[in-house]
Amino acid sequence: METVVEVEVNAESESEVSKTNSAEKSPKLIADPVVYQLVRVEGDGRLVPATDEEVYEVEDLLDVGKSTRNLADTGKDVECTPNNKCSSGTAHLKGICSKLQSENLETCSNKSGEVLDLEIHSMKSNTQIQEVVPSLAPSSIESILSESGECSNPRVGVTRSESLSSSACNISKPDFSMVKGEICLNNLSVRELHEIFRALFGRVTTNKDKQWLKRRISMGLTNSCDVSSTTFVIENNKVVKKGKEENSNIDDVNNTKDPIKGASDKIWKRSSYVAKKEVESHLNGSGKRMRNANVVYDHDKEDVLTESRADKRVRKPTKRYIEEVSEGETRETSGKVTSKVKGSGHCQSSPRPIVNPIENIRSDGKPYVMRQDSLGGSGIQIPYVSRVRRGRPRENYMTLMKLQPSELGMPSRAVKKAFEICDPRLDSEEGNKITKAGSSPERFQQPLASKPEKAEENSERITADFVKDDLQLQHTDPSSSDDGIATVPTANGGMRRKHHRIWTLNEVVKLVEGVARYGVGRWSEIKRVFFASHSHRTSVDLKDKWRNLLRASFAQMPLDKGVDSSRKNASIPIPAPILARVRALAEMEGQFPPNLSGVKIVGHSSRDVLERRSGYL
DNA sequence: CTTAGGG
DNA sequence: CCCTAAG
Repeated sequence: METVVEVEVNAESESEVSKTNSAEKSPKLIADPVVYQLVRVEGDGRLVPATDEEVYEVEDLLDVGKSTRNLADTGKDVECTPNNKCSSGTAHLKGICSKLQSENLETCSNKSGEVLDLEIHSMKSNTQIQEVVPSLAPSSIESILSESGECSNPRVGVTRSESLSSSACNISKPDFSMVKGEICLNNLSVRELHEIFRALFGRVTTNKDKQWLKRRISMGLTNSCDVSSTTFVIENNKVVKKGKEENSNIDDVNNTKDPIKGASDKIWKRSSYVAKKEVESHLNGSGKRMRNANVVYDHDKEDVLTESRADKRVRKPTKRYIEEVSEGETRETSGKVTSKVKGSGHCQSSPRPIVNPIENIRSDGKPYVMRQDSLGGSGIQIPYVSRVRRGRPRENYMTLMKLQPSELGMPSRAVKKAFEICDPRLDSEEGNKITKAGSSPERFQQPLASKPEKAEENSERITADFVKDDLQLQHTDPSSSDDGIATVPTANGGMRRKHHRIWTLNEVVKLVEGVARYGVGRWSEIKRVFFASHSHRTSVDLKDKWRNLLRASFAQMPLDKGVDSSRKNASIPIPAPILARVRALAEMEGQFPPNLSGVKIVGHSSRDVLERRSGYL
């Protein structure tokens, strides 16, 4: 049984920490002696601080409570009664510290019937919260708490960073940065606030309560509870946002969620309407909150588009995506400014990277850096990782083996050699045709190869003794002399990794035969049998090569099949017979060239093929 | 781990 | 060739 109660918290700790942070920021707070903290009573009797969400919820409950009373008058759509709200909401909430200022409570009770049930909705379950507002400070806080078990001692989880500790057990500090926001928005008249409100939410409010307005605006603008670093004013019917960089602890925690903050110096010179759209995009882009919102839209095209865009299915980010973005962030310095196309509206011109990594704490206590990303329009939290190679080192280990031939390398070599010799047929067949340049890295290793050049010579010498198997033209290419991680300059100036091993004719033939024997798709089988000697050439490689062969063979078909292999332009001349065979096999397998010339081929060249296939069909 | 596809 | 998503 859990109950949400209100507890008065000693103001000392409050002011104490406030001092440690930046006193200049929240003078008002310090002055305020009474602070309320919303907590939940666990079954065992201990007090667990409430989550931010919970706090909001309660606020909204107050709203609702009000509005239910006024329901008939206001006609607002109130979905839940305070009661069920209460029970369902708190049941899901875990222990997250939060604090609610007394004045906020007061404010709440003054609220009119306007309810943004979007917040309420997004609070329905804890997991949902994670999804919707993943990087919001509370999540990390939650971890801390769950680690320390209870929050009665605010110092427990505090060893972390100041920011975390401060916001973790807000006994110390109000991350309800409303304080700031109030200061910033304080100068505004109710009328101005109304203007902003309307621009933000697309509806007018009759609420005269400044506090409430400011709160709503702040939250709407920042899409978080943090307004600490921004000031919003209205000039000539435009929403102008001023901001200043702050390195406050609060910012460190909360900014991540703030899509607008970065736009510090950016001034929207468009009409407030546009500004509104912009903001709505933010809201939309940052999660599902918009879905259930009672916000009144101008239902014009733009809105529809925005909405539908937000409804796009969200895909889990791929590792590559994560890596690439992470990688890019490091370089990203000068931010781009607001671009609607960016959808999520990550408009930041702050010196900080686009996504600020925030520290998260896992239950085991290890910190981990997450960053907020707007993928597919929803705020998704993505681990902040650096681009490092995963999986096995690929060819690199070959190099190692090369240096330690006596142990592992040699034996395997021997085996491999034996294998190759077993099948001299193909090898010799083509081995003579193509320039032989030994030096196949994995083939012959020498003990402690001195220099690449020398190594190459040596291996070449050794190669002479053996055979003639997979030959590489790379003799001319110095960079390929050693291991597989060499790079070659490309035309466009970039460097391409060169563990590219050109497919020898031998290999191609093997592949074709393999396909002939086992059929398309049995790549691993083929590899096992026909490419046992080739340590490289994974089944995937085979598959890819087959794909290429297929393409090549069918591409060449319409022209002429009898033409000799060597086509001038072709970088890797593949004998026509082989191509023909590839074609035949492909047809047998019912394979067609991916896209091109489906018509052509069927047209004339392969009438028999059609018949044959029909037989299969 | 293997296969199928996209990049 | 690289990377992934599905079996």
